[in-house]
Amino acid sequence: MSGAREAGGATREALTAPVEDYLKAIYAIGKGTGAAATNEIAQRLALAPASVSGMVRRLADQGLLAYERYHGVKLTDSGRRAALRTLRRHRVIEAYLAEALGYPWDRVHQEAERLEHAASDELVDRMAATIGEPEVDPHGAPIPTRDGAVDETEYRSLADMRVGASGSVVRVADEDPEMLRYLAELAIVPGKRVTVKARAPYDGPITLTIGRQELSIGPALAAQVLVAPLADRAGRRG
Amino acid sequence: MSGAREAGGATREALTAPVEDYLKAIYAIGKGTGAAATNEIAQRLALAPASVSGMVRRLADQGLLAYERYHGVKLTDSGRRAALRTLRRHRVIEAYLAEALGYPWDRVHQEAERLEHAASDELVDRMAATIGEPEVDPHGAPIPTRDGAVDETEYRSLADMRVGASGSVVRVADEDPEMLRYLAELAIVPGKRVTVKARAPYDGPITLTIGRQELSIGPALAAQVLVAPLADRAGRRG
DNA sequence: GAAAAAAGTTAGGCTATACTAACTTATTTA
DNA sequence: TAAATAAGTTAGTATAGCCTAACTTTTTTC
Repeated sequence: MSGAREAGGATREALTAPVEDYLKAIYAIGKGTGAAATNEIAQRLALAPASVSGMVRRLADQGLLAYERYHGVKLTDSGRRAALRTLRRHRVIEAYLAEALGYPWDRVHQEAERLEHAASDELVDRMAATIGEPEVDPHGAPIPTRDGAVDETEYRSLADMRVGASGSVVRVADEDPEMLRYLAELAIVPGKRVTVKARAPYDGPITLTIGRQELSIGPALAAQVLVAPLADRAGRRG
Repeated sequence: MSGAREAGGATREALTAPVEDYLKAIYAIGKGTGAAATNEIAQRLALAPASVSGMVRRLADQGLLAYERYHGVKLTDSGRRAALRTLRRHRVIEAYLAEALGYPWDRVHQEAERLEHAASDELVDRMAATIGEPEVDPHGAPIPTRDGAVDETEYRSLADMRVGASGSVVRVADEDPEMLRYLAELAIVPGKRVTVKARAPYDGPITLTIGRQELSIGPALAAQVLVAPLADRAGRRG
């Protein structure tokens, strides 16, 4: 009600790990402002849809979600703040593990997934300070600030780029260690410049140059790589 | 059943946080080999004795404890290994927080109390390596090795030292932040040399020199400070 | 060694989170 | 627009941990 830190509504009575996971999932699904469907939440958390129905109602009662039966949920302001707090923890921890402890990038996610629920805000802030207040985690995901601001730019994936388009890899999906190892092997990592050279039809491989390497990857993998467009000489709708 | 790492019995199916806490408590109470009473466990964990009865039975079923109704529990080998694993995590984390992140020594315990249940062995090993494989935590408690060896030397407390006895502070109790701040203020920290100068009767203050400071502390505080004896010119029974 | 006190246990509940099976609502398709 | 399908919900159950109240066993005290 006063002070800029915690606006009205639910404050921080230490959410449980499952609750934090729900909020993260709902945030990830609804990104900017969208709603999240029960089934989608269930799938992302590997739970039965019935379990989600139950939890979602409780979270709505706590003021973390807006919920309309049979029509999915949206985060309230308070829920969104909580989600971003957890996301900040997660990503700072990932960055810290990689930077300060030499953790390989394919395993920081798993470790952070557990630590994010146990680490205090103070610890996370100290970690961030120690490695120089990074703005992204090792996979290129933006780290929310202490007060819940986060870059929500939506990037195009490599699978959506037209032949001839160039860009800079900004981010890759972070959950699958094997995929991450493969991407690292191919040098497809944040910061690298890519140009799409060719695309085979019928979901065929995408050929691209990265650094001075030329290589082909399948569209499923390409979809996991987000790119900031650079020189694309051609209009583009939508 | 083969391999030197995990001998028979219960292996590491990831114990829950409460279970790890029980094992730690039972280890702390029974130190060398002793048994732990239900009420003692309950008090240490701030739980109702009835809750302990229930949990203790389950842990016995899992092979972590030897339990005789109405007669307390003892850790089995497997339970002891699990306790020491958690203790190693806890103390390495404390040491790391203090050393690498500048955490004040009065708060590392609280933070480690949560992180110990979430950190993987790999993370803990990396932390230990990063700060040079410390042998004690910031309060002087010995850190178990990866394979469960730990220094179980029992030290005398400052409250038990006779007038004229000298020693080296090896360890202080770690749970009470306020007390830790006070001890730090008095420079009563591991490594310091102390000599008991006088003891007032009837539980009165103990006067001692530490460094070139002379000061008096109450017996309750003195009991929290463990000392390795040095020059004590006098026999001592027990 | 019996009564009193202390310690420990069982019985019965509660909460959070999850599940399966059965049912309802919404959406898609023909 | 009605039938088929997909999505979502409710009902009933399970498990881990915890609690209080009532009871039992052990220990202490006179």
